[in-house]
Amino acid sequence: MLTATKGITMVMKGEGQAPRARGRPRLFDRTAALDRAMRVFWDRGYEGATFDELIAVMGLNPSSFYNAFGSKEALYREAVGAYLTGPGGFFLKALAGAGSTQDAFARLMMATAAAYTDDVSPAGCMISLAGLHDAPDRADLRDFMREVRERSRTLMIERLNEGVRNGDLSEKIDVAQIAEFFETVSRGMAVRARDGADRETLEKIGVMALQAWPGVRA
Amino acid sequence: MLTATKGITMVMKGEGQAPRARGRPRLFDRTAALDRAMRVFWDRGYEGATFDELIAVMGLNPSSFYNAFGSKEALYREAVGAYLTGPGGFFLKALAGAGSTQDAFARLMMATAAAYTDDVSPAGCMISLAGLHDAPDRADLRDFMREVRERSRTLMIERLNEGVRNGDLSEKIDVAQIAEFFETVSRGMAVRARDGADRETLEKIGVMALQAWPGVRA
DNA sequence: ATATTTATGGAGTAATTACTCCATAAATAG
DNA sequence: CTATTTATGGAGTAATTACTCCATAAATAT
Repeated sequence: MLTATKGITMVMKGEGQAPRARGRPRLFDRTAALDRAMRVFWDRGYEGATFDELIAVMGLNPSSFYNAFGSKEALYREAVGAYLTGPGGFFLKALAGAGSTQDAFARLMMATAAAYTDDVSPAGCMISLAGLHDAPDRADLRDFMREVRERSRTLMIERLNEGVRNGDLSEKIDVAQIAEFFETVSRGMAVRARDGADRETLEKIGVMALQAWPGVRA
Repeated sequence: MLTATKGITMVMKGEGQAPRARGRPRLFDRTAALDRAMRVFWDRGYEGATFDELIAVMGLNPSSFYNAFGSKEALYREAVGAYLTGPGGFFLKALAGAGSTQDAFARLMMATAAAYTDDVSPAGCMISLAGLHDAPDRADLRDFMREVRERSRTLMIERLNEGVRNGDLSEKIDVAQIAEFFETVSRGMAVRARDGADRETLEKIGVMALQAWPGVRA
Protein backbone atom coordinates (compact mmCIF):
# COMPACT_ATOMS: atom_id res chain seq x y z
CA MET A 1 0.00 0.00 0.00
CA LEU A 2 2.84 2.31 0.82
CA THR A 3 4.47 1.86 -2.58
CA ALA A 4 1.11 2.22 -4.28
CA THR A 5 0.54 5.53 -2.54
CA LYS A 6 4.01 6.66 -3.52
CA GLY A 7 3.33 5.65 -7.08
CA ILE A 8 0.14 7.70 -7.20
CA THR A 9 1.96 10.66 -5.79
CA MET A 10 4.63 10.39 -8.44
CA VAL A 11 2.06 10.05 -11.22
CA MET A 12 0.29 13.13 -9.97
CA LYS A 13 3.54 15.04 -9.94
CA GLY A 14 4.33 13.75 -13.39
CA GLU A 15 0.93 14.93 -14.65
CA GLY A 16 1.79 18.45 -13.58
CA GLN A 17 -0.62 18.49 -10.65
CA ALA A 18 0.41 19.89 -7.31
CA PRO A 19 2.32 17.45 -5.07
CA ARG A 20 0.42 16.11 -2.10
CA ALA A 21 0.55 18.87 0.50
CA ARG A 22 2.07 18.34 3.89
CA GLY A 23 -0.84 19.11 6.18
CA ARG A 24 -4.45 18.06 6.24
CA PRO A 25 -5.82 17.83 2.71
CA ARG A 26 -8.92 19.86 1.96
CA LEU A 27 -12.17 18.02 2.37
CA PHE A 28 -14.07 19.65 -0.49
CA ASP A 29 -13.75 19.58 -4.26
CA ARG A 30 -12.23 22.93 -5.16
CA THR A 31 -13.21 22.70 -8.83
CA ALA A 32 -16.81 21.85 -8.01
CA ALA A 33 -17.01 24.67 -5.47
CA LEU A 34 -15.61 27.11 -8.05
CA ASP A 35 -18.14 25.94 -10.62
CA ARG A 36 -21.00 26.59 -8.22
CA ALA A 37 -19.68 30.02 -7.35
CA MET A 38 -19.26 30.77 -11.06
CA ARG A 39 -22.95 30.10 -11.64
CA VAL A 40 -23.95 32.47 -8.86
CA PHE A 41 -21.76 35.21 -10.35
CA TRP A 42 -23.16 34.44 -13.80
CA ASP A 43 -26.67 34.83 -12.46
CA ARG A 44 -26.23 37.89 -10.26
CA GLY A 45 -23.02 39.63 -11.25
CA TYR A 46 -20.21 40.50 -8.87
CA GLU A 47 -21.99 42.87 -6.55
CA GLY A 48 -25.24 40.92 -6.65
CA ALA A 49 -23.55 37.76 -5.39
CA THR A 50 -23.20 38.07 -1.63
CA PHE A 51 -20.44 36.45 0.32
CA ASP A 52 -22.89 34.48 2.41
CA GLU A 53 -24.65 33.06 -0.64
CA LEU A 54 -21.36 32.16 -2.29
CA ILE A 55 -20.00 30.22 0.66
CA ALA A 56 -23.41 28.59 1.12
CA VAL A 57 -23.56 27.19 -2.43
CA MET A 58 -19.88 26.26 -2.19
CA GLY A 59 -20.53 24.45 1.09
CA LEU A 60 -17.75 26.30 2.89
CA ASN A 61 -17.32 28.35 5.99
CA PRO A 62 -15.52 31.70 5.78
CA SER A 63 -12.17 30.32 6.92
CA SER A 64 -12.09 27.52 4.39
CA PHE A 65 -13.16 29.93 1.71
CA TYR A 66 -10.41 32.46 2.37
CA ASN A 67 -7.90 29.71 2.77
CA ALA A 68 -8.75 28.27 -0.63
CA PHE A 69 -9.70 31.31 -2.70
CA GLY A 70 -8.24 34.40 -1.03
CA SER A 71 -11.03 36.92 -1.53
CA LYS A 72 -14.32 37.47 -3.28
CA GLU A 73 -12.58 39.31 -6.09
CA ALA A 74 -9.98 36.55 -6.57
CA LEU A 75 -12.82 34.03 -6.67
CA TYR A 76 -14.58 36.10 -9.31
CA ARG A 77 -11.53 36.23 -11.54
CA GLU A 78 -11.15 32.47 -11.23
CA ALA A 79 -14.86 32.05 -11.96
CA VAL A 80 -14.49 34.03 -15.18
CA GLY A 81 -11.78 31.59 -16.22
CA ALA A 82 -14.00 28.66 -15.34
CA TYR A 83 -16.79 30.17 -17.42
CA LEU A 84 -14.55 30.65 -20.43
CA THR A 85 -13.27 27.09 -20.41
CA GLY A 86 -16.65 25.66 -19.43
CA PRO A 87 -20.03 27.06 -20.53
CA GLY A 88 -18.30 29.75 -22.60
CA GLY A 89 -16.31 27.17 -24.54
CA PHE A 90 -18.86 27.20 -27.34
CA PHE A 91 -17.28 30.41 -28.61
CA LEU A 92 -13.87 29.01 -29.50
CA LYS A 93 -15.41 25.75 -30.69
CA ALA A 94 -17.78 27.49 -33.09
CA LEU A 95 -15.05 29.71 -34.54
CA ALA A 96 -12.55 26.85 -34.90
CA GLY A 97 -14.86 24.35 -36.60
CA ALA A 98 -14.72 23.24 -40.21
CA GLY A 99 -16.01 25.14 -43.23
CA SER A 100 -15.75 28.68 -44.53
CA THR A 101 -15.36 31.80 -42.43
CA GLN A 102 -19.00 32.55 -43.04
CA ASP A 103 -19.88 29.05 -41.84
CA ALA A 104 -17.90 29.69 -38.69
CA PHE A 105 -19.79 32.88 -37.90
CA ALA A 106 -23.13 31.25 -38.72
CA ARG A 107 -22.21 28.47 -36.31
CA LEU A 108 -21.18 31.09 -33.75
CA MET A 109 -24.54 32.83 -33.94
CA MET A 110 -26.46 29.57 -33.52
CA ALA A 111 -24.22 28.37 -30.70
CA THR A 112 -24.59 31.72 -28.97
CA ALA A 113 -28.38 31.52 -29.20
CA ALA A 114 -28.29 28.04 -27.68
CA ALA A 115 -25.76 28.83 -24.95
CA TYR A 116 -27.54 31.98 -23.79
CA THR A 117 -30.86 30.14 -23.39
CA ASP A 118 -29.66 26.84 -21.92
CA ASP A 119 -32.41 26.18 -19.43
CA VAL A 120 -30.18 24.68 -16.75
CA SER A 121 -27.94 27.76 -16.65
CA PRO A 122 -28.49 31.44 -15.96
CA ALA A 123 -29.77 33.30 -19.02
CA GLY A 124 -27.32 35.25 -21.15
CA CYS A 125 -23.59 35.54 -20.82
CA MET A 126 -21.41 35.95 -17.75
CA ILE A 127 -18.93 38.04 -19.73
CA SER A 128 -21.19 40.28 -21.78
CA LEU A 129 -23.18 41.68 -18.90
CA ALA A 130 -20.55 42.10 -16.19
CA GLY A 131 -18.72 45.18 -15.01
CA LEU A 132 -20.84 47.59 -17.03
CA HIS A 133 -22.73 49.43 -14.32
CA ASP A 134 -20.59 49.63 -11.22
CA ALA A 135 -19.33 51.94 -8.56
CA PRO A 136 -16.03 53.69 -9.41
CA ASP A 137 -14.12 51.64 -6.82
CA ARG A 138 -14.73 48.56 -8.96
CA ALA A 139 -12.69 50.02 -11.81
CA ASP A 140 -10.22 47.13 -11.64
CA LEU A 141 -12.93 44.54 -12.23
CA ARG A 142 -14.49 46.67 -14.94
CA ASP A 143 -11.14 46.85 -16.73
CA PHE A 144 -10.72 43.11 -16.31
CA MET A 145 -14.08 42.38 -17.90
CA ARG A 146 -13.44 44.81 -20.73
CA GLU A 147 -10.22 42.99 -21.49
CA VAL A 148 -12.00 39.64 -21.50
CA ARG A 149 -14.58 41.03 -23.92
CA GLU A 150 -11.85 42.55 -26.06
CA ARG A 151 -10.20 39.15 -26.21
CA SER A 152 -13.32 37.65 -27.78
CA ARG A 153 -13.28 40.32 -30.46
CA THR A 154 -9.62 39.64 -31.12
CA LEU A 155 -10.43 35.97 -31.63
CA MET A 156 -13.10 36.95 -34.16
CA ILE A 157 -10.62 39.16 -35.99
CA GLU A 158 -8.09 36.34 -36.11
CA ARG A 159 -10.67 34.02 -37.65
CA LEU A 160 -11.61 36.68 -40.17
CA ASN A 161 -7.97 37.25 -41.09
CA GLU A 162 -7.68 33.53 -41.65
CA GLY A 163 -10.63 33.87 -44.01
CA VAL A 164 -8.86 36.61 -45.93
CA ARG A 165 -5.80 34.39 -46.26
CA ASN A 166 -8.00 31.47 -47.36
CA GLY A 167 -9.73 33.57 -49.99
CA ASP A 168 -13.08 33.35 -48.18
CA LEU A 169 -13.06 37.10 -47.80
CA SER A 170 -11.79 39.91 -49.99
CA GLU A 171 -8.69 41.69 -48.78
CA LYS A 172 -10.62 44.92 -49.13
CA ILE A 173 -13.11 44.20 -46.39
CA ASP A 174 -12.68 45.67 -42.92
CA VAL A 175 -12.30 42.64 -40.67
CA ALA A 176 -12.29 44.78 -37.53
CA GLN A 177 -15.68 46.20 -38.47
CA ILE A 178 -17.18 42.78 -39.07
CA ALA A 179 -15.88 41.63 -35.70
CA GLU A 180 -17.31 44.75 -34.06
CA PHE A 181 -20.67 44.02 -35.61
CA PHE A 182 -20.87 40.40 -34.52
CA GLU A 183 -19.57 41.22 -31.08
CA THR A 184 -22.28 43.85 -30.78
CA VAL A 185 -24.98 41.42 -31.86
CA SER A 186 -23.68 38.86 -29.34
CA ARG A 187 -23.69 41.38 -26.49
CA GLY A 188 -27.17 42.43 -27.43
CA MET A 189 -28.31 38.82 -27.53
CA ALA A 190 -27.08 38.46 -23.96
CA VAL A 191 -29.27 41.36 -22.91
CA ARG A 192 -32.25 39.93 -24.78
CA ALA A 193 -31.71 36.52 -23.19
CA ARG A 194 -31.70 38.17 -19.76
CA ASP A 195 -35.03 39.74 -20.57
CA GLY A 196 -36.46 36.34 -21.46
CA ALA A 197 -35.91 35.96 -25.23
CA ASP A 198 -35.93 32.27 -26.13
CA ARG A 199 -33.57 30.31 -28.32
CA GLU A 200 -35.65 30.57 -31.48
CA THR A 201 -35.86 34.33 -31.12
CA LEU A 202 -32.09 34.62 -30.71
CA GLU A 203 -31.50 32.29 -33.65
CA LYS A 204 -33.63 34.49 -35.89
CA ILE A 205 -31.64 37.49 -34.75
CA GLY A 206 -28.48 35.62 -35.64
CA VAL A 207 -29.82 34.68 -39.06
CA MET A 208 -30.70 38.29 -39.71
CA ALA A 209 -27.25 39.46 -38.58
CA LEU A 210 -25.70 37.05 -41.07
CA GLN A 211 -27.57 38.85 -43.85
CA ALA A 212 -25.17 41.73 -43.22
CA TRP A 213 -22.21 39.51 -44.10
CA PRO A 214 -20.21 41.09 -46.95
CA GLY A 215 -21.53 39.88 -50.27
CA VAL A 216 -24.64 38.16 -48.95
CA ARG A 217 -27.56 38.76 -51.33
CA ALA A 218 -25.23 40.93 -53.46
CA MET B 1 -50.85 93.22 -4.91
CA LEU B 2 -53.33 90.95 -3.19
CA THR B 3 -55.51 90.58 -6.27
CA ALA B 4 -52.44 90.12 -8.46
CA THR B 5 -51.22 87.30 -6.25
CA LYS B 6 -54.63 85.71 -6.40
CA GLY B 7 -54.58 85.98 -10.15
CA ILE B 8 -51.22 84.25 -10.42
CA THR B 9 -52.45 81.48 -8.18
CA MET B 10 -55.48 80.99 -10.35
CA VAL B 11 -53.41 80.96 -13.53
CA MET B 12 -51.09 78.39 -12.05
CA LYS B 13 -54.02 76.22 -11.10
CA GLY B 14 -55.45 76.68 -14.53
CA GLU B 15 -52.17 75.59 -16.12
CA GLY B 16 -52.37 72.33 -14.21
CA GLN B 17 -49.46 73.16 -11.93
CA ALA B 18 -49.64 72.57 -8.21
CA PRO B 19 -51.05 75.49 -6.22
CA ARG B 20 -48.57 77.30 -4.03
CA ALA B 21 -48.13 75.09 -0.99
CA ARG B 22 -48.98 76.31 2.46
CA GLY B 23 -45.68 75.94 4.28
CA ARG B 24 -42.11 76.88 3.48
CA PRO B 25 -41.43 76.33 -0.22
CA ARG B 26 -38.50 74.09 -1.09
CA LEU B 27 -35.26 75.94 -1.66
CA PHE B 28 -33.87 73.71 -4.42
CA ASP B 29 -34.85 73.00 -8.03
CA ARG B 30 -36.45 69.57 -7.92
CA THR B 31 -36.12 69.02 -11.68
CA ALA B 32 -32.44 69.95 -11.69
CA ALA B 33 -31.76 67.70 -8.70
CA LEU B 34 -33.54 64.82 -10.44
CA ASP B 35 -31.50 65.37 -13.58
CA ARG B 36 -28.26 65.19 -11.63
CA ALA B 37 -29.35 62.03 -9.86
CA MET B 38 -30.37 60.53 -13.21
CA ARG B 39 -26.86 60.99 -14.54
CA VAL B 40 -25.35 59.24 -11.54
CA PHE B 41 -27.73 56.29 -12.03
CA TRP B 42 -26.94 56.32 -15.74
CA ASP B 43 -23.26 56.14 -14.99
CA ARG B 44 -23.27 53.62 -12.16
CA GLY B 45 -26.57 51.77 -12.21
CA TYR B 46 -28.93 51.47 -9.26
CA GLU B 47 -26.72 49.58 -6.84
CA GLY B 48 -23.56 51.40 -7.88
CA ALA B 49 -25.07 54.77 -7.04
CA THR B 50 -24.77 55.26 -3.29
CA PHE B 51 -27.19 57.29 -1.28
CA ASP B 52 -24.44 59.61 -0.09
CA GLU B 53 -23.26 60.33 -3.62
CA LEU B 54 -26.79 60.93 -4.83
CA ILE B 55 -27.65 63.47 -2.16
CA ALA B 56 -24.25 65.09 -2.62
CA VAL B 57 -24.74 65.73 -6.37
CA MET B 58 -28.33 66.77 -5.70
CA GLY B 59 -27.15 69.20 -3.03
CA LEU B 60 -29.57 67.82 -0.45
CA ASN B 61 -29.41 66.46 3.04
CA PRO B 62 -31.16 63.19 3.83
CA SER B 63 -34.28 64.83 5.23
CA SER B 64 -34.85 67.06 2.25
CA PHE B 65 -34.22 64.12 -0.04
CA TYR B 66 -36.77 61.84 1.60
CA ASN B 67 -39.22 64.66 1.85
CA ALA B 68 -39.00 65.35 -1.87
CA PHE B 69 -38.39 61.92 -3.41
CA GLY B 70 -39.45 59.26 -0.91
CA SER B 71 -36.76 56.64 -1.36
CA LYS B 72 -33.81 55.67 -3.50
CA GLU B 73 -35.97 53.34 -5.54
CA ALA B 74 -38.66 55.96 -6.11
CA LEU B 75 -35.93 58.37 -7.22
CA TYR B 76 -34.60 55.77 -9.63
CA ARG B 77 -37.99 55.25 -11.23
CA GLU B 78 -38.37 58.98 -11.64
CA ALA B 79 -34.86 59.17 -13.06
CA VAL B 80 -35.73 56.59 -15.71
CA GLY B 81 -38.63 58.80 -16.74
CA ALA B 82 -36.33 61.82 -16.87
CA TYR B 83 -33.91 59.87 -19.05
CA LEU B 84 -36.62 58.83 -21.47
CA THR B 85 -37.95 62.34 -21.95
CA GLY B 86 -34.45 63.88 -21.88
CA PRO B 87 -31.30 62.21 -23.22
CA GLY B 88 -33.30 59.19 -24.38
CA GLY B 89 -35.64 61.35 -26.44
CA PHE B 90 -33.57 60.70 -29.57
CA PHE B 91 -35.30 57.33 -29.86
CA LEU B 92 -38.84 58.57 -30.45
CA LYS B 93 -37.57 61.50 -32.51
CA ALA B 94 -35.61 59.26 -34.87
CA LEU B 95 -38.50 56.86 -35.36
CA ALA B 96 -41.07 59.60 -35.85
CA GLY B 97 -39.14 61.66 -38.42
CA ALA B 98 -39.89 62.03 -42.11
CA GLY B 99 -39.09 59.54 -44.85
CA SER B 100 -39.51 55.82 -45.34
CA THR B 101 -39.48 53.20 -42.61
CA GLN B 102 -35.96 52.28 -43.63
CA ASP B 103 -34.97 55.94 -43.34
CA ALA B 104 -36.39 55.97 -39.83
CA PHE B 105 -34.33 52.99 -38.75
CA ALA B 106 -31.20 54.36 -40.41
CA ARG B 107 -31.76 57.59 -38.51
CA LEU B 108 -32.31 55.57 -35.35
CA MET B 109 -28.99 53.77 -35.73
CA MET B 110 -27.08 57.01 -36.31
CA ALA B 111 -28.85 58.80 -33.45
CA THR B 112 -28.13 55.87 -31.17
CA ALA B 113 -24.44 55.94 -32.07
CA ALA B 114 -24.34 59.66 -31.30
CA ALA B 115 -26.35 59.49 -28.08
CA TYR B 116 -24.34 56.61 -26.62
CA THR B 117 -21.06 58.43 -27.17
CA ASP B 118 -22.03 61.98 -26.23
CA ASP B 119 -18.93 63.10 -24.42
CA VAL B 120 -20.71 65.15 -21.77
CA SER B 121 -22.83 62.19 -20.68
CA PRO B 122 -22.12 58.70 -19.34
CA ALA B 123 -21.33 56.24 -22.12
CA GLY B 124 -24.07 53.95 -23.37
CA CYS B 125 -27.70 53.80 -22.35
CA MET B 126 -29.33 54.08 -18.96
CA ILE B 127 -32.06 51.66 -20.02
CA SER B 128 -30.13 48.99 -21.91
CA LEU B 129 -27.66 48.18 -19.18
CA ALA B 130 -29.78 48.37 -16.05
CA GLY B 131 -31.34 45.63 -13.97
CA LEU B 132 -29.55 42.82 -15.78
CA HIS B 133 -27.20 41.54 -13.11
CA ASP B 134 -28.78 42.04 -9.73
CA ALA B 135 -29.52 40.34 -6.47
CA PRO B 136 -32.88 38.52 -6.37
CA ASP B 137 -34.36 41.09 -3.97
CA ARG B 138 -34.20 43.64 -6.76
CA ALA B 139 -36.66 41.68 -8.87
CA ASP B 140 -39.12 44.56 -8.89
CA LEU B 141 -36.59 46.93 -10.43
CA ARG B 142 -35.46 44.27 -12.88
CA ASP B 143 -39.07 43.78 -14.01
CA PHE B 144 -39.48 47.51 -14.29
CA MET B 145 -36.44 47.86 -16.54
CA ARG B 146 -37.51 44.92 -18.67
CA GLU B 147 -40.84 46.60 -19.24
CA VAL B 148 -39.14 49.84 -20.24
CA ARG B 149 -37.00 47.94 -22.72
CA GLU B 150 -40.01 46.07 -24.03
CA ARG B 151 -41.73 49.38 -24.57
CA SER B 152 -38.96 50.49 -26.93
CA ARG B 153 -39.38 47.31 -28.96
CA THR B 154 -43.11 47.91 -29.13
CA LEU B 155 -42.46 51.38 -30.50
CA MET B 156 -40.24 49.88 -33.19
CA ILE B 157 -42.94 47.37 -34.10
CA GLU B 158 -45.51 50.14 -34.35
CA ARG B 159 -43.28 52.07 -36.75
CA LEU B 160 -42.71 48.93 -38.81
CA ASN B 161 -46.45 48.24 -38.97
CA GLU B 162 -46.89 51.78 -40.21
CA GLY B 163 -44.36 50.91 -42.92
CA VAL B 164 -46.39 47.88 -43.92
CA ARG B 165 -49.50 50.03 -44.17
CA ASN B 166 -47.57 52.62 -46.20
CA GLY B 167 -46.27 50.01 -48.59
CA ASP B 168 -42.66 50.54 -47.43
CA LEU B 169 -42.54 46.95 -46.32
CA SER B 170 -44.11 43.78 -47.64
CA GLU B 171 -46.93 42.34 -45.60
CA LYS B 172 -45.04 39.06 -45.61
CA ILE B 173 -42.13 40.27 -43.52
CA ASP B 174 -41.95 39.55 -39.81
CA VAL B 175 -42.01 42.98 -38.20
CA ALA B 176 -41.44 41.52 -34.73
CA GLN B 177 -38.24 39.90 -35.93
CA ILE B 178 -36.92 43.12 -37.43
CA ALA B 179 -37.67 44.93 -34.19
CA GLU B 180 -35.92 42.18 -32.21
CA PHE B 181 -32.89 42.54 -34.43
CA PHE B 182 -32.58 46.30 -34.15
CA GLU B 183 -33.28 46.21 -30.44
CA THR B 184 -30.51 43.65 -30.06
CA VAL B 185 -28.06 45.77 -32.04
CA SER B 186 -28.98 48.81 -29.92
CA ARG B 187 -28.44 46.93 -26.65
CA GLY B 188 -25.14 45.63 -27.94
CA MET B 189 -24.10 49.13 -28.96
CA ALA B 190 -24.74 50.24 -25.39
CA VAL B 191 -22.33 47.57 -24.15
CA ARG B 192 -19.74 48.53 -26.75
CA ALA B 193 -20.07 52.20 -25.80
CA ARG B 194 -19.47 51.29 -22.16
CA ASP B 195 -16.29 49.54 -23.19
CA GLY B 196 -15.10 52.65 -24.97
CA ALA B 197 -16.28 52.26 -28.58
CA ASP B 198 -16.47 55.69 -30.21
CA ARG B 199 -19.18 57.21 -32.33
CA GLU B 200 -17.67 56.28 -35.68
CA THR B 201 -17.34 52.66 -34.59
CA LEU B 202 -20.98 52.52 -33.52
CA GLU B 203 -22.09 54.23 -36.72
CA LYS B 204 -20.33 51.59 -38.79
CA ILE B 205 -22.06 48.90 -36.74
CA GLY B 206 -25.36 50.62 -37.44
CA VAL B 207 -24.63 50.81 -41.17
CA MET B 208 -23.79 47.13 -41.21
CA ALA B 209 -26.98 46.29 -39.30
CA LEU B 210 -28.97 48.16 -41.93
CA GLN B 211 -27.54 45.81 -44.56
CA ALA B 212 -29.77 43.17 -42.98
CA TRP B 213 -32.86 45.20 -43.79
CA PRO B 214 -35.30 43.11 -45.88
CA GLY B 215 -34.55 43.60 -49.55
CA VAL B 216 -31.31 45.50 -49.13
CA ARG B 217 -28.84 44.38 -51.81
CA ALA B 218 -31.41 41.83 -52.98
C1' DA C 1 4.57 8.04 18.15
C1' DT C 2 5.41 12.87 17.50
C1' DA C 3 6.10 17.20 15.57
C1' DT C 4 4.49 19.82 11.83
C1' DT C 5 1.32 21.64 8.80
C1' DT C 6 -2.97 22.72 7.18
C1' DA C 7 -8.28 22.64 7.32
C1' DT C 8 -12.35 23.63 9.93
C1' DG C 9 -16.21 25.84 12.67
C1' DG C 10 -18.11 29.67 14.40
C1' DA C 11 -18.08 33.85 16.84
C1' DG C 12 -16.76 38.44 16.02
C1' DT C 13 -15.72 43.13 13.53
C1' DA C 14 -14.94 47.43 11.00
C1' DA C 15 -17.04 49.69 7.30
C1' DT C 16 -20.79 50.87 4.56
C1' DT C 17 -25.54 50.75 3.35
C1' DA C 18 -30.15 53.11 3.02
C1' DC C 19 -32.76 55.43 6.05
C1' DT C 20 -34.91 58.09 10.50
C1' DC C 21 -35.58 61.47 14.06
C1' DC C 22 -35.89 65.85 16.05
C1' DA C 23 -35.07 70.43 17.08
C1' DT C 24 -35.02 74.57 14.44
C1' DA C 25 -35.82 77.76 10.55
C1' DA C 26 -38.75 79.93 7.38
C1' DA C 27 -42.57 80.67 4.58
C1' DT C 28 -47.68 81.09 4.14
C1' DA C 29 -52.90 82.10 5.18
C1' DG C 30 -55.92 84.57 7.71
C1' DC D 1 -49.25 89.25 14.35
C1' DT D 2 -50.12 84.47 15.01
C1' DA D 3 -50.95 79.82 14.00
C1' DT D 4 -49.94 76.48 10.73
C1' DT D 5 -47.29 74.02 7.62
C1' DT D 6 -43.34 72.55 5.53
C1' DA D 7 -38.12 72.52 4.70
C1' DT D 8 -33.65 71.99 6.70
C1' DG D 9 -29.28 70.32 9.10
C1' DG D 10 -27.06 66.93 11.26
C1' DA D 11 -26.58 63.32 14.46
C1' DG D 12 -27.97 58.69 14.87
C1' DT D 13 -29.37 53.61 13.62
C1' DA D 14 -30.49 48.89 12.23
C1' DA D 15 -29.02 45.87 8.78
C1' DT D 16 -25.77 44.08 5.73
C1' DT D 17 -21.33 43.84 3.69
C1' DA D 18 -16.84 41.37 3.07
C1' DC D 19 -13.65 39.68 5.98
C1' DT D 20 -10.69 37.94 10.54
C1' DC D 21 -9.34 35.40 14.44
C1' DC D 22 -8.55 31.53 17.20
C1' DA D 23 -9.07 27.29 19.33
C1' DT D 24 -9.51 22.71 17.64
C1' DA D 25 -9.33 18.76 14.41
C1' DA D 26 -6.95 15.96 11.26
C1' DA D 27 -3.65 14.60 8.02
C1' DT D 28 1.32 14.18 6.85
C1' DA D 29 6.65 13.12 7.06
C1' DT D 30 10.00 11.33 9.78
